[in-house]
Amino acid sequence: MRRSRAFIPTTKESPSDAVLASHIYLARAGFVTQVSAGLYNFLPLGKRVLTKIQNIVNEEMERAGAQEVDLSFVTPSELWEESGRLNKFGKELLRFKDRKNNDFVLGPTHEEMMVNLVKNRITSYKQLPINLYQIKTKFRDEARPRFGLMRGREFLMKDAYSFHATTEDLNREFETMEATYKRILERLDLDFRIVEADSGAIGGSGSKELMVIADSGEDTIAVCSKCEYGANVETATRGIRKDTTELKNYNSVRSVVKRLHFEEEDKIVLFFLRACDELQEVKAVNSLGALDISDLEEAELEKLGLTDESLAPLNLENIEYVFDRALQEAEDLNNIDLSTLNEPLYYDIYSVQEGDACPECSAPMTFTKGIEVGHIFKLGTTYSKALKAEFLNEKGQGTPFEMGTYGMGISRLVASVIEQNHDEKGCVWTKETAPYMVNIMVSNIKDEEQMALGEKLYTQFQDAGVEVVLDDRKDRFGFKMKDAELIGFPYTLIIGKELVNGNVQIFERATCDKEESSVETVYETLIGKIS
RNA sequence: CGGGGUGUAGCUCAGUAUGGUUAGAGUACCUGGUUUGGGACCAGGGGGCCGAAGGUUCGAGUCCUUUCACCCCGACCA
Repeated sequence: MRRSRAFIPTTKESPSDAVLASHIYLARAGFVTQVSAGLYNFLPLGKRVLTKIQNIVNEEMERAGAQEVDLSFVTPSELWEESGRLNKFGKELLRFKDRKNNDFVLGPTHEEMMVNLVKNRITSYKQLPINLYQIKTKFRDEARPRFGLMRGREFLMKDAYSFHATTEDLNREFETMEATYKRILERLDLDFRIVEADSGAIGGSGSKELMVIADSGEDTIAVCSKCEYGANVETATRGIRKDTTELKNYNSVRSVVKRLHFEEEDKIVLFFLRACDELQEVKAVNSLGALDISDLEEAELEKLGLTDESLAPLNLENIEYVFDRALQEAEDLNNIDLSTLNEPLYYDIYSVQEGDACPECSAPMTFTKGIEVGHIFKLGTTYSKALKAEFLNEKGQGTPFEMGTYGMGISRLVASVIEQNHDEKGCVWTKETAPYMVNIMVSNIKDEEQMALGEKLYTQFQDAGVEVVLDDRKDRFGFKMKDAELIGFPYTLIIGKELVNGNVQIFERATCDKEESSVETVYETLIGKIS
């Protein structure tokens, strides 16, 4: 591409609403522009990066035996009614009517559509397993879109759905997908962790998130300092505490009162934990299978006599009691006797704290922030049952599909790469994500020798299949360098004042080092660096 | 959805407390010239429904009412 012809509108100043590095630099360097809250245009550079990531995903999915499809973006509401998610999804689901007054939604995820596609087409266990995926624009009408591409309303996501005859086979595919995701993120050169996660409202059993490590991440994850263990704090567990004597309030109990919301009703619940622990709200919600959790009003607390900090009484009416599992084995709890209760409910409801022992190897765990770029989980038969999608097993019996689902945020990955790879000058693209690998910068285009060499090398690289830009603009050296640094080409070949001595320079973006090279050898040298 | 903030040139922002020439700067853009190793300089030029609607006034970017959009904190987020 000739820079003089390229549509790459770079700016010196960043848009006033950009906060994250990825948002600032992607906007300043002309990769994306904002259209409206959570909506972005991808310009030529941004589109190239998107395509690169898509290609990697496609290659790895193909390798894992998955097949690509492309389902319609606009989906009829009936399917969502059948699965019961029309109400569950709430306002995030954008609904509208067509001219014939039929109800439709814009797909925020495609479980319903994918099940519907397979239903009555895959009819025998002999046709299983199968893994279908697409890379497709999704729309979720987020209450508060933010962080540029990180939390947009419209975004590009790869979503895969696998169908199996048995849970054993689902487990096998789940592992294959985990390995596939690992390969993808490794190829993208990202620092990441695969962590245990909450399954959320979609339902299902096993669930893992792929977290790109970054301070700007919206999730907090607990990771082991020694082994591979990592988990979202929403679900993280810990090993046995050794130095309990050091823990303040280890042998006393505290209570936390919350309101749990269920589909039909609300319940007031008292949660009991060791006084040194905090309640983990997601675990609390899951303990009784609720939909949501909230605090009580002051007046309500007063009415129940739960205003002071002391332990709540154990005999209130119309209130559920849930105890943390750690209390089950507790011997001495400062004379509080829980054995008077009949059949107390014990669940894992504590929140892991920094420094707690890893459940796998007992080494201390640390907290870090992560960007959720992927989420894989085992759905089981939740959707196949709801949508009556069945196949015939060996005995000729109708059986709902065992399903798995595997999502990966493509546009979010673009932003993640920059969150991890940038400096105060701009973007630093990795080899697999760079929109162009080499930028040939002619310092002074009026210098015929410089320009001739630029043209020659440009053709040479193009012929070799290298993605190359020729900066042939009538601008000064400093301006063009700043521009190249902002965009983040991995290598800029500088043809300038050293040419009279037969030399050019190779500027490496990641290190900002300039390396002298002779005109004769520079092509070979650069080819060596990029391959 | 609760709390706060901002809408003026492509972009970043002055101007609004106290209404009054033709609405400004920087940057970007166009023309000519100079310059050519770190976002150059000189001269000239184009570009605005001052978010929208209504009102007060002789007169509104500025005051009043309504409304829309965007951003931040929180709630929410398969």
